[in-house]
Amino acid sequence: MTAHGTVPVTIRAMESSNAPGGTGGGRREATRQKLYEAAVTLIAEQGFSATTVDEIAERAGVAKGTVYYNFASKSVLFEELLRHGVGLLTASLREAADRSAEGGGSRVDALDAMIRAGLVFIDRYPSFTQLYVAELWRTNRAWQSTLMVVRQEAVAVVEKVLREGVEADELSDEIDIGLTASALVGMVLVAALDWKAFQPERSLDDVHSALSRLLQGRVSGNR
Amino acid sequence: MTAHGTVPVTIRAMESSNAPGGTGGGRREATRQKLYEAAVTLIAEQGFSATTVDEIAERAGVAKGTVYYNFASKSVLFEELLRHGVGLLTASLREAADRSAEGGGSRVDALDAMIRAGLVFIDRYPSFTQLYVAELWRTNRAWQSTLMVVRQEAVAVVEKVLREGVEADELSDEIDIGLTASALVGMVLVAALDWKAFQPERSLDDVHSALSRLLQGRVSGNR
DNA sequence: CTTTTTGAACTGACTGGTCAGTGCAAAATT
DNA sequence: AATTTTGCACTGACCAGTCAGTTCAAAAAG
Repeated sequence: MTAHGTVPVTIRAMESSNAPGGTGGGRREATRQKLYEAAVTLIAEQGFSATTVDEIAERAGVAKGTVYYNFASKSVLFEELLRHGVGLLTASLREAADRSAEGGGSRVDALDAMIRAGLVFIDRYPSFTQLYVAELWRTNRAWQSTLMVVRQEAVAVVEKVLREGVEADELSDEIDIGLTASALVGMVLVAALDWKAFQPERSLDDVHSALSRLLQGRVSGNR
Repeated sequence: MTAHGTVPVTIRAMESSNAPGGTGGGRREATRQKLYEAAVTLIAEQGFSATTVDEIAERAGVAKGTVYYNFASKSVLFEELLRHGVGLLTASLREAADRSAEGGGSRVDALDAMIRAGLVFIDRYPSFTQLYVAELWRTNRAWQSTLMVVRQEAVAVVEKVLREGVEADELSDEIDIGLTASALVGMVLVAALDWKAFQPERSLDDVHSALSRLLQGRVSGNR
């Protein structure tokens, strides 16, 4: 199961200039970023296994040796890419929810704001989203546990707002928090991916209003 | 080429070889079925490229050569698997919609019946669903065009019912048919995959009622 | 001087696809 | 009825190519 046991943690990587938290533009971090960007599009298009390290290096404009200087392996590169990407999404969702709450909006407004935030994210990082969806429900993969953790962090943000909505009597107390959260995420995910894949010319607002309508029950419930 | 030279097509050859339409259980068709079943789980778990033809053959209990006797290539095997699977789903959705209509139900009832049909399908073929989701939005793949076609057939069933619902004034005429269909599909897809992956012990009815509630606007619309 | 990158050569395991040959049940022939 | 032929379905060893990962001397960057 755990294939990580044999991977030696390079001490040099830890003590060198760019710690994970640093947003600064160290040379090292800039290279990693380029590798992320190259990897994300290639893997989204072709899948992990079909994407070669040589391709990633070439598209990033660095030598193959540089890939292995920065990441222990192809798998580790991918794993850190997943963490990085989902981290961005989670932060974006949190911010949308918080901002909506600060502005005195209802919880439904907060959900709506999170839907928009999700759409903005997918609009900006369609490849990452695609790759995430392709990997999420797979089992027996090296990065499965990592993926589970970051997924839960993201979903928890939605669930929290749903819970608050129920407590505030804005939402029916008969809803199943977990399932409803999944359904909402799925709604956004699939609608957005279809949008980017098959109708990229449409506006984000179009997609958002369609989802908003569904969220607020203005599809079947005529009013 | 062949050692047999020019061979007249014998009547026997026609009888024994299983034409695509034949539902009968010829040897050939039985082997193909075994290969489908073996391939679907392996590819769902590992992805297309990470799955070897040797693995598929071994799990199906046949020799590697048999795979190539029955399918022109690994890609073709996968492509036909996709066609086969989505065909089943589409038929299932159609039947649910028709049955609901015959029973005098509203269009919303038909949508609800289709949601259930989708859940039943995913419950029965979780691996296929997983694999389908993982491939759907990829580009530049050999089977991309095939996938587009079968996807559209399936989505069209949902869109048709939505359109009828609007015409019958059961649904708001402001909804965007395509986007709403995508969102509904996504809702079912993701909720069901999460269900099978993370809470397989829950009942189908639980999941169905959660989605039903969302469809009918009984989440935010308090009543 | 230290850190990071380069780039090309190399290895060893693995993989998609091939092909000459086998087994066998139905059909043809005697 | 006994014998031979046919060709479908299947087999598995084999091949040519691919890829992750390694190595390292030297250069670039700071």
